[in-house]
Formats: sequence, C-alpha cells, structure tokens
Amino acid sequence: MGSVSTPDPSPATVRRRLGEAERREQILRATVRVVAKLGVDAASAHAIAAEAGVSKGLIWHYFEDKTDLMKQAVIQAARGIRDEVVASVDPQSPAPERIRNYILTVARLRMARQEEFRATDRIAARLENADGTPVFSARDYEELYAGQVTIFRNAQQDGSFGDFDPRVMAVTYQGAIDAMFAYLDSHPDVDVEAYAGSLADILLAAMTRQPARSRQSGRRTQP
Amino acid sequence: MGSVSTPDPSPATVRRRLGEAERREQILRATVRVVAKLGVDAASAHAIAAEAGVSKGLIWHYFEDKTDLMKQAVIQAARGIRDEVVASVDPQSPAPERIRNYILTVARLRMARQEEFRATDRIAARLENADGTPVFSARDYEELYAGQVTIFRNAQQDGSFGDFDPRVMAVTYQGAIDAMFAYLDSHPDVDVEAYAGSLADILLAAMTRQPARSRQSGRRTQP
Amino acid sequence: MGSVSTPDPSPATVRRRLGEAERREQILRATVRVVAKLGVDAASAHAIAAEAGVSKGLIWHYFEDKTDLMKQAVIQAARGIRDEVVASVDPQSPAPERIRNYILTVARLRMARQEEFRATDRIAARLENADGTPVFSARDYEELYAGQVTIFRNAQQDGSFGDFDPRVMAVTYQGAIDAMFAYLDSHPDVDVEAYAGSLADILLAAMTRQPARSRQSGRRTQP
Amino acid sequence: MGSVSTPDPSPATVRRRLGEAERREQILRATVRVVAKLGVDAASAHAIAAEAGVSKGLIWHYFEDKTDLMKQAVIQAARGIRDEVVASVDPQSPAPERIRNYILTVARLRMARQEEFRATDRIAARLENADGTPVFSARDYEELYAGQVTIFRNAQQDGSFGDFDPRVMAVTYQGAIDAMFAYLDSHPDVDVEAYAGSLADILLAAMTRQPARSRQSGRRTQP
DNA sequence: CATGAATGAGCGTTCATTCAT
DNA sequence: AATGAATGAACGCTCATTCAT
Repeated sequence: MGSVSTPDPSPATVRRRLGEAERREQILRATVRVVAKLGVDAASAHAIAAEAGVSKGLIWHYFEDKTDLMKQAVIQAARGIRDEVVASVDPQSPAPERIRNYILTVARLRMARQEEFRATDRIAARLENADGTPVFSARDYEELYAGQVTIFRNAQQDGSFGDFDPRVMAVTYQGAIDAMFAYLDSHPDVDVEAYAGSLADILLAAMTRQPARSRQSGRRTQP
Repeated sequence: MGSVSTPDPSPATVRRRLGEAERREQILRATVRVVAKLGVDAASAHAIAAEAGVSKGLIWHYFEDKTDLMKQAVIQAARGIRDEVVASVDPQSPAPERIRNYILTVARLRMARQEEFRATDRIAARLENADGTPVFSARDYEELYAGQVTIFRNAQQDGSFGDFDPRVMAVTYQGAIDAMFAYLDSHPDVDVEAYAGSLADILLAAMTRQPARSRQSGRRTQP
Repeated sequence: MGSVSTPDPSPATVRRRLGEAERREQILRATVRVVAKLGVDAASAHAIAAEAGVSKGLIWHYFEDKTDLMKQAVIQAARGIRDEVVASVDPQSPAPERIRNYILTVARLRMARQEEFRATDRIAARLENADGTPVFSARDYEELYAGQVTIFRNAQQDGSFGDFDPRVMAVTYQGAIDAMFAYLDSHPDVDVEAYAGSLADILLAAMTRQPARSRQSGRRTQP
Repeated sequence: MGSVSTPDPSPATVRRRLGEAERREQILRATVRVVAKLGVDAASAHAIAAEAGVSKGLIWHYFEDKTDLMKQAVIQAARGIRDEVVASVDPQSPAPERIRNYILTVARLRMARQEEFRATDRIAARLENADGTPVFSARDYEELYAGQVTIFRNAQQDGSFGDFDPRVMAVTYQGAIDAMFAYLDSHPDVDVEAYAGSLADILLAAMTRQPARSRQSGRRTQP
C-alpha cells in the first residue's frame, strides 16, 4: 500500500498536469501522511504541499480552505474503510455471525493500517467549525446507527436476539468498537484477535440474552 | 451559572492578591468557559485572560505553556468529576446495582454540566504534544480500567457475573459511556434516564450472562 | 492600435476566433464591468477573464501585465468619451455657448453611464507604476488643457472673454467638472441639469468678466 | 519636522515602551513616508513596520486592519492641515480677502509638504471598502462645503458677492483647489504664487460678478 | 490560438511568548 | 506579583504570471 513518505520521485522541476481526481487524491493522501508523521498541529499547508510534491498554492485550487481539505481527508478515508468492510462481510449470514465477523474484520483493518486511521481519527476529533462546534459528531454516525438498528430489529423479530433498545445498542456497539481502536492504539502488545473475540462474546451476550430485570424494561429511547 | 465562589479576603483591596492555588483555578475555569463559548481554536491566551479578568502575562506565571494550561484544565475537571461520582456511588452495594447506579449518575452529571464537559472533552481530544502524539489517550484510563477489572473479577468469583474478559469489558464499559455522552450531546431530545437505563440493561445482560459459545472463551487479553 | 480587421473566416466555428482588436475590446470592457461591480481591489484577472468569458491565460496574450490591462481600459474609455463629446459640441458656436453646452453634455453623459465612468475613474486614480508613481496624472490632461487655452485666447482676443490666465482657467475648468462628477456620484439626488447650469453660470461669469483687482494681473503662469 | 526616512536611531534590539498616542503617530507617520517613497501598492505592513522601526505585529495592536491604518493616516494628515490653515486665515477679514488668502495659504502649504500630501492624497484615492466602494468620497467634503456655503450666503446678503448657487460654488471652489494641487504636482516649474493669484482672480471674478445671463438663473441646486 | 493547472512570491493577520515597566 | 506593549515566527490564503497540453 506504498504509503511512503518520499515526495513524488519524478524531478521536482517538472510541471506535471494531472486530472482533478488524481491531484485531489494525491493531496489528500499527503495530508494523512503528514498528520500521521507530525500531528495535526504541525500539518501546515506548507508541509502538506511539500509531502505531496506540489506547490502550496495548488491546495486552494482543489479545496475551499484548510478545513475543507481536512474534512475531505477524513471523508475519503471513511469511504474507503466502509467499502472494504462492506466487501468483506457477508450480508446473508445470520446476525450473530455477521457481527462477530464485522468486529474481527474491522479490528484487523485497523491494525493493518493503523497509522492512517489514527491520523484521520485525530483530524476528525480536532476539526472545529468557525463557531467552535465540532465538524464531526455522533450525528455523522446516524446512517451507521440506522443500519444497525434495522439488523437488530430483524434479529429480534426472528428470535435470534433478545429484547433490548436497538438504538442504544447501536450506539453502544459503535462505541465499543471505537474504544477498542483507542485501546489497541495505546496498548500495542494486546492480541487483537483475542480482544476482538472477547468483545464479540460480550456484545453477543448482551444481544442474545433475555432481559435480566430492568427497572424500566418497557421504555424505549425515541429515535 | 454561579461561577466564582471565593469570598473577598480584604474588603477594600483593589488589586486582588490571590494565592497560587486560587489563581490557577481561576484561570483554569476561565479556560473551560472560553472553550465552551468559542471552541478550542478560538481559545487564545488573550481570550482566556480576559475571561479570567487577569492580564495575559500572568498565565505564564502559573503554566509552562499553552499546552500545559489546557492539560491542567482537563485534569482538574476530570478530578472534580471523579470525586463527585465516587461520592455518590455506594461502594458496598452489589456490583450490578453499583454499575446501574454509576451509569445513571454519570449520565445525569453529564447533562447537568454539559457545556463544561463538552469543553473539556474537546480539549482532551485535541491536545497534542510537540511531536504530534496525542496528550491524552486510552492510557489515561488505565487507573479506571484497573478499578473496574477488580470489581468484575470479584463479581465473577462470587458468581454474580458470568465469564467474560474483564479488561475488554472495562474498556467496552467506558467506551459505551463515552458513546452515550457523544450521543446525548448531538441528540438533545433523547430521554437521558431511559437511555441510561437501557444501557445498564445491555451491559448487565452481558455481564451476568454465561457465555453463549465463544471460539476462544479461555483466552484472556494481556494487561 | 486597432490593426487587424479580419472577417470571421468560417461561419460555423464553435470556438470563436476573434481578431485581436475584438478580443482586446472584449477583455477591456469586461475589466470595466468587473471594476464597476466589485471594485478595483477585487478585480482579479480571474474575475475579469470569467466576466469576459475567456480563459485567464488569454489576457497575457493581449496585455503586457495587469497594469497594462488596466491602463488600456482607462485609455479606451477616455477615447470613447472624448469622441462622443466632440461629436456633440458644435465647434463653430461662440465660446460661451460652446462651454455651456460642453458642461451640460458632459454632465448628462456622466449620469447616463455613471457606473462605467466611476469605474474608469477609480482605476485611473489607483493605478501606480512599479516605482510607486501614479500612472495617470494632471500631465495627461495636457492635450485637453492646450485645446482649452486656445479657445480662451481666441475668445479673449475677440473680446468675448475678459482678462484671465488661460492656463489656470483651463485647469480650473477641468477641475470644476471633475468636482461636479464626484459630487454627483455621492449626491445622487442632485438635479444634474440645474447643477450644470449653475456651474456654467459660475465659470462664464469668471470668463466674461473684466478682472476685479488683482495683485498680479500682468503675470502669467508659464507652461 | 525631520521627516527623515531612517528608522528610529536608538538600537534596534531595545524594546521601548511608548504611550499609545506616540506609537500610533509613529506608525502613521511611517506609513505616509513609505507611501511617499514606494507608493501605495508597495506600502506593505512589513515595509511600514520596518520604516517605523517596529515589529510588524505591533501594527495590529494599534489598528484594526490595514485599511484602518491607511484611513487613520489620511484622517490624521487632514486634521493637521485643517488646523494649520484655520490658524493662518483671519476669520474676521472680508470674504474676498479671506478667500484669496486661503488659496495662497493652502497652495504654499501644499508645496512646502508636497511629498506628504501627495502620499495621503494617493492613499485616499485608492482606499476601497470591501464592497468595492471608495472609502473617501465627496461626501467627506460635506463639512467643508457647509462652511463655505455659509460664507457665500453671508457675502451675498451684504452685497459683496453676486448671485450664484452657493453650493455649486463651494464644490467648484474645492475642485479648483484640488485641480491646482494636481497641476502643481505634475508641473513642478509652475510659479505657485502666480498660479494661486490667478486662481483667486478667477474665482473672485465669478463670485463678485452679477450673473451674466443664465438660462435658469432662478433655480438652485437642492442641498 | 487558447486553456486552466500549476507556480511561487508575498501579503495580512494571529498569537504564544517575552520582558520593560 | 502583575501588566500589557512588543516581538517574531508561522500560517492560511491570494493572485499575477507561466507553461504543458
């Protein structure tokens, strides 16, 4: 996946003309590489342009402003991951198996391209609108949540899952995966396969079990 | 929003001479307030000093540099929260009850002082060291994880909890709570009590259940 | 100057191949329009090219640099105005009548194409050479002054005008007209006809009158 | 009036602390000097700070932005001139004498500090608001116009001036002076005293004369 | 001839940090 | 101890101009 950090090998003096798509990708990838190497604070337009082997001004040819550049870097990375994950999980398999598979796949992917994911995570965590509100928030998980909720509901109806609030479960499920990522990031010696397996055990236990005894078992969080 | 609560020491002193501790706290609280209002990007030393009613230069008397200031703001806030939570959860109650209580307490606290927590969360998420690595990471949860692991282990031994990897559970548990916070932040209409209840149901279901069928139920993640 | 005059070679060419003169004019007019709309500061080559419906690079085929483009825009506009004015003032009529007519004509023209004139005025006022000196100055009025001086001299000799320094009068005359333009620009409710009439009254009073009592009536400003 | 262009003679390494007023003036004067030397285009904040012997950042301590800096430079200069002129013209002398005096005074002042005035004139001519409209316009002459109108009206009532539209005369009067300035700027060999005398002759002729024969002698421009 | 991607110098501005007062 | 004027490095961004296509 040649994520080398050497700028374009072709002579620096040559002025190459690329299509819009290639250039955008080139710059976005350089952005992620610089963030991975130096952090978000140090990921100046200068550093990114240098990494991409491109003049600084070109960035504003392809992106509105720096926030746009960063946002696009995150979005592109997220799209890539989603596509890979979707491709490797069989949508026909039963829900429990699918979930176990998903957790494992996603954990392996994270480890395989840790640098890249860490970088985009950090960008996403830092980006801030002009009014100080975060650019990315739990709102951006909505689509994901909705998909999970559907899966859970179906599994509940066919009896393979017990009774639980599907939306809370969706949020918890994603939260557990994000927590795993963060944990793996800062505990490099952990056995990923084992962690993922245990996490699947835990989540599936919660999903398959009949409700223990809840003080408000009837209530549901509104969508 | 009753911010300050220091009594005036000498009735007629124009220029306040505060002790080091008070000054530090005054500045740290101003920091959180500014971040809550303007975001981290716009939380300049100038804005913070103005909010604290203190001269800009004074900040460098009490803090190494801006990263130190921000770091301390997070640490102080976290300490405050921990103390409040510890005080309101009975350490003698049985584990399941304690966990349910904890989740509810923490959720209510978050809602009650959302602005403040959001701000410190954002600071923590954004801070990075000079080399680009994040200042705060999952490593900072270690103490918390360790405490939970002990609780889980004890409960497993006395039979009130089933078999699961206590460390993975601890990470998942914290992750689920953080996910709840993020979800509540961006979904202000959600019923907090209901959410917290459902989350407790889910987590307790996972904790109390005997393992369904795990491919590697014996293995444990190393610390 | 307008050298080429090649007629459209092939009637159905999609990409217009205009002669040099047409292209130049097209770009110059776009320049004035952009300045009228956005001001000189915002009149970038990009904006001008877009307004002209032409690629940015084409500008440098027809103009040395941006200053040249702007200079030409002013010159072209000035030439157009001069031609229109010359055409509408009868050179045979007696001097006083001619002057009154000129003032009125010029005032009406200004109002009729105010946007355009304002724009070229602003360009002219702002252009400066690389060494910081203004591109346009009172020196560029020389031709105009010379013409007026001749008229005044003749009228003085045939007795219809009194004794005054014709060069100072020429400068004053133009200055009065420019002041009228500026005044009309920023006082849109003023009655143009009335203003022009009053101005003609004032200037003709000065021209036709015998000198009151001047401390240095004999002296003349040297050219 | 040592308008030398050497930066502050005191050692450059010394960090001087000045009062707000002094610093502002120091920077404003440096601004005018740089514009006089290099033109408005080249009068970058960098150049101005260097000329003032001050760090670039300090400019934004005292001025909102660059437009503000430039605007203040013009305003300060205009205030200075007005004060000097007001001080040297006797408000008790009869209107004709006062006007002749004023023209002479102002012409001499212009020649004595030509560089400075040229610079501020150029700044005023160039400054543009964000929407492209000029910052300074004939509107800024209003106060001046109003004063002149009063003088003219009084003189008309006591019979020393004839019948003319006082507002048009005020505009024309200022226009004639501005035209003189521009003419003197680009014709350095002209005898200033002679020019000013001739201009006074011309304007006074127009003012003292009974109306020649106007097609619309009754009408007046509305205020 | 015409395009517009690419360049690069330079600008205004911000802001953590220093230090004379 | 406290102030805030002063510094200076760095940044995002613009734009005239070039040149591969």
